[in-house]
Amino acid sequence: MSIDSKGKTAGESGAPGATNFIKAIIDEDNKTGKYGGKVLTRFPPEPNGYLHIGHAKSICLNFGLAREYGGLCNLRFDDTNPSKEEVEYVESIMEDVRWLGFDWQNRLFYASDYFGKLYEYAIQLIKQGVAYVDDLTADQIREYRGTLTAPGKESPFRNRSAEENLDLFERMKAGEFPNGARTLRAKIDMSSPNLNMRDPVMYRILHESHHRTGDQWCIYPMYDWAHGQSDSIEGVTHSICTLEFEDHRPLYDWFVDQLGIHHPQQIEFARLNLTYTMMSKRKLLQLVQEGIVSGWDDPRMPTLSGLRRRGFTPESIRDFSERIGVAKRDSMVDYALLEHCLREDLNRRAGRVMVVLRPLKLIIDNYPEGRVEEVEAINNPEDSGMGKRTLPFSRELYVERDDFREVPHKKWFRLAPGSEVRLKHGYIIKCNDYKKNPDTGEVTELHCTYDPGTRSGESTDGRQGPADRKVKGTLHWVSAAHAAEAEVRLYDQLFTKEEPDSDRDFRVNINPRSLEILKGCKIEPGLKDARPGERLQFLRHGYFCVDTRDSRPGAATGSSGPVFNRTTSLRDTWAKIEGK
RNA sequence: UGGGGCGUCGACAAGCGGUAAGUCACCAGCCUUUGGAGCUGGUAUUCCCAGGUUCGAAUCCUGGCGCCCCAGCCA
Repeated sequence: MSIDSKGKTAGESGAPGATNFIKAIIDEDNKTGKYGGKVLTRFPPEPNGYLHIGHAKSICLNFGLAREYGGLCNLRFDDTNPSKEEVEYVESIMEDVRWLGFDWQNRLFYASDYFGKLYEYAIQLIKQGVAYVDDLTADQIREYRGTLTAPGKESPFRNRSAEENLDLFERMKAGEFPNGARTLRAKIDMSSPNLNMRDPVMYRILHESHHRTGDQWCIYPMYDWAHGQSDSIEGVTHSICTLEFEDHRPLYDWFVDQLGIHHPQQIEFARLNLTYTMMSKRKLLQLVQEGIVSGWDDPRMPTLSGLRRRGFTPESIRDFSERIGVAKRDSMVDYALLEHCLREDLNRRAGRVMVVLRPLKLIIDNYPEGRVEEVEAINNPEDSGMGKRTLPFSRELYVERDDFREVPHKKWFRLAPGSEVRLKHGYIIKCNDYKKNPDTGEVTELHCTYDPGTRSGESTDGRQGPADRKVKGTLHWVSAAHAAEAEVRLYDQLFTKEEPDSDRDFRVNINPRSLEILKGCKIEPGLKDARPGERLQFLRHGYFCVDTRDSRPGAATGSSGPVFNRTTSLRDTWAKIEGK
């Protein structure tokens, strides 16, 4: 069933329980016994780049379907093009799939595992008279293919004898010919309205070493020739791919039918598009190569490694995949939905902590000098099991610079001359005075008095006491003498436009403020030892995680300390009010 | 002027001839020692358009219109 705790959508109503068209197809197949009730899917990435959130949809779909129907899902690398593929990518892909929470157990495969079998199959088709070696150049093949509206014409080499084809094909494999000299093609129909059926190329000559098979081969199968047969060899029942392969299905079917082997069913669905996000692997590579981002795992990247470093949880991504559904129509999902799934998950699991991003000194004039109190702070109001911690409270504190206004808005209920606020977990204070730098006009210091009877949690006997006095605003703070410092990286959308890729050059849509680096942020004392990867909520700010690459927890003062990445901000109702 | 798909709220998405689910976003209110979270309510008289069939159509038929994909020895 659903992998998260709230998989309430899966098959809860109606007899077959289908909630998307693919499940409906599987239900029907199970009913008719098409595959004997078996469900075997596969996730078939090409190792030529890092996985992104769009792949996550496919991974969740394929592994999720297998799980739901008591079937299995294979991981198979579609490594048929040695000129683009690298081991770095296969390793990152495995790490990402595992991180997302899926397990292919002992079913890790590569299309290259089947190069030998595919070669035998090709010989079979040559013998059947439905495949031939063609001497046409790439340009000629293109010319002969015809156009969308005009039929193609047959290659002069199309009717070679099986013997001659066998001989030539054998010599192609033996390396007798240079790259591009010949191809093996399927003999189908040069006048088919479906261009994929106009004698598609099955093998091309590529004198290049492959990341797994080395120099064993110099002919490599094309996608169409490799994919369906690989599915068939593995016994895949439902071969799920994206919409652009719809036109390839007749060819997929043709190959397995000609071969007379197990016939998986190809099903196409719409790939994910997300607002403010670019999903093209090629362009993502460009961002990395041009140094626009710091790497594939830059926290602004939509790659799984980027999202992971940004602080996303695999649970939230799975939940998102579940909620967006699966259909055939092109769509554009609001980034806000992904963010919602993230916040919902983080809200219940991230420990609360107080961090002042842009510090402003606050002095409580009537608080005894040198005195330090320990106040108790709950770690997560959503989960009392997460316990409590104590925080030092003293006369001099830091509060957020943005929490003070010299001239407040009518609905402002934070600090301003004469206003009263509660210091979270501490006392109610009143702002009496403030100091400014006469030259710059910058506020440098706030002077307040506190009400000693209002300490948080003081009136636990159930009766209303002074500690229960209500004020409208509650602020986070950190004791000046006890605070540690940290670097905080505020990330925002990488692009300013919902469809960054809709312009000729996506670079014009890059958000110049996608990253703001804050140094000298004041963190509560316990935070200097935060573990890399740890996720926290900075009270009133948002969700942050300790950077796994640059953070130096517990580092001595003076050197680089902890580094936090903002995963996402909290919903900011005040910003809306102020904006009106 | 070829072929393959797709058109239901701002965004996703159910619906499969019986009279428009749900989610996000948005709006309003309640609650709150995070202007967070939570809670309550509101938001498509209508399903791309036009005809037709039917007691009844988002669902069936016909004809339009719009959008996406396909002419790599990429996947």
